[in-house]
Amino acid sequence: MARMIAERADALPGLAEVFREYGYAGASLSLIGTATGLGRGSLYHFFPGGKQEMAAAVLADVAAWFDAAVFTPLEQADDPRAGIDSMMVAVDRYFGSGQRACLIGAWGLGATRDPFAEPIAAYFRRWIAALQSLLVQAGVAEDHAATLAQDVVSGIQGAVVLARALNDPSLFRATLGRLTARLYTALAAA
Amino acid sequence: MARMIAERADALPGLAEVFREYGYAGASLSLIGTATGLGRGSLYHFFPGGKQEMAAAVLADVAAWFDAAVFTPLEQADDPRAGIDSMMVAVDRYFGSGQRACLIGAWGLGATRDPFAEPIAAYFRRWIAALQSLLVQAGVAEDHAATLAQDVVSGIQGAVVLARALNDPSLFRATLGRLTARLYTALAAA
DNA sequence: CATCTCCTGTACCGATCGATACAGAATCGA
DNA sequence: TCGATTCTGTATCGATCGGTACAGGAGATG
Repeated sequence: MARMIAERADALPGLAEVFREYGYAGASLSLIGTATGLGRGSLYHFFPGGKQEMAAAVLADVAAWFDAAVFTPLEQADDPRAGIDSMMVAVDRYFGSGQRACLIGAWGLGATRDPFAEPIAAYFRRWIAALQSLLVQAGVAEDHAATLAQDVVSGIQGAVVLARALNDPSLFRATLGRLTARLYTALAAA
Repeated sequence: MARMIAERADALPGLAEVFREYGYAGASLSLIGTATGLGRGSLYHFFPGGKQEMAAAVLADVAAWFDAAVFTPLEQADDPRAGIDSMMVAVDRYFGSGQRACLIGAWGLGATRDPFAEPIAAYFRRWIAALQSLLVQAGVAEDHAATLAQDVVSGIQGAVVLARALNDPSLFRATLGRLTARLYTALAAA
């Protein structure tokens, strides 16, 4: 028998894919095994806590990715416009132009939210705060920056829902473009 | 043994509640039985096609409710502003100010979409078309009305996601207010 | 080569899944 | 009042669920 996988982190992408597509309840260990290429033995070796631990690990992994690829760049952007652009590029890539659902958003909608309420809420709070921080640093008034940041994050989530339901990636990209324009307008007025 | 329920329609609210909260895969027949007060016998009598038929019936029921409470009033509104207001009131009520998920939106995000892709897409197409129709009738340019209607429906879906994730009904209502303002602005400019 | 730790496949557990079969009570039309 | 129909509870089906136990091979360490 082989040690065929280097680390438990290698299982996370497949895990995330299954959870995203089938939800927590629908992600059976058979599906997970197929998607990750791991048998029950390896799975429970890496995640002794079972499905719940797998789900928590995936949530943490997604949050870490956004932290590095979106939130931190937003907060540390020298040029506000460049920060916004890089966020939109990362978002479009991550969500596959609206063909891949937002795992965290989707879990927040149902009963799956309950065991993970705090990490889910923290993800969105962090996103909104990072965007608001960028706007405030660029001179936008605090309260306007807060509602605008909420609108943009909310708008992205809505675009994921709508683009997937209508199976229309161009709708997603067009919505991102309009949200970008709203952010630019606020910057220009500041 | 009793005939305790008048019609199969009486089972739909409970059915919808379970599907909304637990998703298609997570809605077990035990949960469904508890929520509807019906045993397996009655359930399969009313829905010979099993879970799939229950799900289809719920989707159709939700769509019918929106048709009567939202879409048709939008299309037939004498006063555009009144039509928009009534839509927002109905939406706020239906989604419990963002505490109840959108069953159709949520199903569109995952694998549950596949068997129901057409009704799901039709629901959103109809909503957008109804809103666009109201805007065009009020004098808004066709293309502007189209993107604005998309933005509003998408914005509502995003607000459901965000408000539920953050467990903040006021965020939902505030977002509805801002979307209403955007619609009013477009009307005023037309 | 020996040994020890880490990983993996397999078999298996009890529980629950969705679905079916069917007898019988409630209700309706006559 | 008396079938015929409509609904309902229960028992049961095979399949699959999430989770556990454990033997044993691969790789590192010496």
